[in-house]
Amino acid sequence: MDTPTRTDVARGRRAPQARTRVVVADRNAITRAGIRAILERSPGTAVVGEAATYDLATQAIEEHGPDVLVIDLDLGDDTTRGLALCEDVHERFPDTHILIIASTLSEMVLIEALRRGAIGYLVKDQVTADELTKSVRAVQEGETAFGRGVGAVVAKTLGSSKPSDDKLTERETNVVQLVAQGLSNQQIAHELFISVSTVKFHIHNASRKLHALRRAELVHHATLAGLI
Amino acid sequence: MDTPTRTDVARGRRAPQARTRVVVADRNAITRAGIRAILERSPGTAVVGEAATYDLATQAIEEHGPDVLVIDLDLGDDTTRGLALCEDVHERFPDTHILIIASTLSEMVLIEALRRGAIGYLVKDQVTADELTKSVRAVQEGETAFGRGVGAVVAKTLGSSKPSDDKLTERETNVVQLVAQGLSNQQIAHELFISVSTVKFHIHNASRKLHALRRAELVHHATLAGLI
DNA sequence: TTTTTACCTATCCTTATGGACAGGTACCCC
DNA sequence: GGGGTACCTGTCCATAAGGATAGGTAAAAA
Repeated sequence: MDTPTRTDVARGRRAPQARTRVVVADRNAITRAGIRAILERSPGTAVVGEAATYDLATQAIEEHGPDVLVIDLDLGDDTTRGLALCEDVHERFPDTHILIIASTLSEMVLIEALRRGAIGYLVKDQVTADELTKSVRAVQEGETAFGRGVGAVVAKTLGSSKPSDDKLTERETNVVQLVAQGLSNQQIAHELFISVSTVKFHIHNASRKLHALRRAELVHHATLAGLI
Repeated sequence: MDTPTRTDVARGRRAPQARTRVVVADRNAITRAGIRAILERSPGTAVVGEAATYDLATQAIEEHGPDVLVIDLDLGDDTTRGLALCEDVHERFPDTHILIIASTLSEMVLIEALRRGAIGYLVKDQVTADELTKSVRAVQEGETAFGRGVGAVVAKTLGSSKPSDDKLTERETNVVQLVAQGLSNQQIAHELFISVSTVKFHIHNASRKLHALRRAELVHHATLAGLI
């Protein structure tokens, strides 16, 4: 029957039957169902697509051209892909506003996501149903929406004029992962076929980027930031 | 009006209008809504109560005497309270079957929870709507329900006849927290007004309990176990 | 009262870690 | 071709960490 093209969908966006069309991307089926249940309490809001992976998310956005994309950037092994997706969506679908719904408040992810076009950031464990509804509404209108504690981080970072924390390189991430597993520098060197000096070098750089003074702190920060 | 006693509620449990009565306890409003939405797709299943804290959970159970308690044991700062709650519910409401829905697969929490009366354990990020529905049904019938990967851990631990991991003492937890912040043994000693030897002693014991060989691994395990 | 538990301290010794240098290659972009 | 980035390697040296051992106290439980 009618197979609407992307443009048709985009034009039909503000049709009376659904003023707000949302796509939800989260690897967790329960969370997706929860967001859908909460948002659809508001008449005029419809969750038109769900996705559990980056590929499915891209597909759903292309198919539905939603007003709002509610997304957890931790859909896969690689957080970078989530940020890339933000950028991509922001460029290709400028009318789709992005609301991040994260497990933790990671300054790096937050700042990077905002730079790539997201305009809202909520922390799962702290958000109420009401806040979620309001945030989606705000974001749909192009306004920002930050959960509790998030605003302060944004202000701090913007105030300090420091663009953001450095990201770890692939190799650094590998090394940090092994550090977290309790391997010694020697074991890591053996594992990655590099010298102990190189291992130290990567740990040193990763520590600087994550503001850690020793490996225990490094692991803690990396774990909280979802790098592991 | 009719203020049904607990016994009344328990007796009315298999009334035709709702064969399965569920209480959901999770600190996360989205997750609660999601579990409710998924479970209530099954006719005959009703979520009769929601709770975001241990106190509210206890209250909801006392009030509704549900068939199934679906609970994330991480409702507060103290994971021990969740385990205590399991034990308490299991003793006081033997007909209420407990299904754990955890963020991560923690062997310690899993085993301890099973020992205290829980009969199901699912991992949030890996569960599908269908599995959740089936698990609740199984648990309601008094059968066990384990998510992907969980069964293997259960088998392994039961096979090794090792009762379970030790819990960290208060002091050990303090020390590990400071370790995670990147403090050296000396700094920790100064912070806690104890000697460096004592700090090492506690770290040594905590490492043994958490099966960590070095402090980086210790921090990682402790972070994942929610001790920090 | 005896035992257990949590807690605290110490010494000796080996190995690991981290800082400061001082270099190298390969690749991509302007 | 120059500059940037990621990556790799080495040495020297001070300090931190961790294992093995061997004690101690105070309070709660058996």
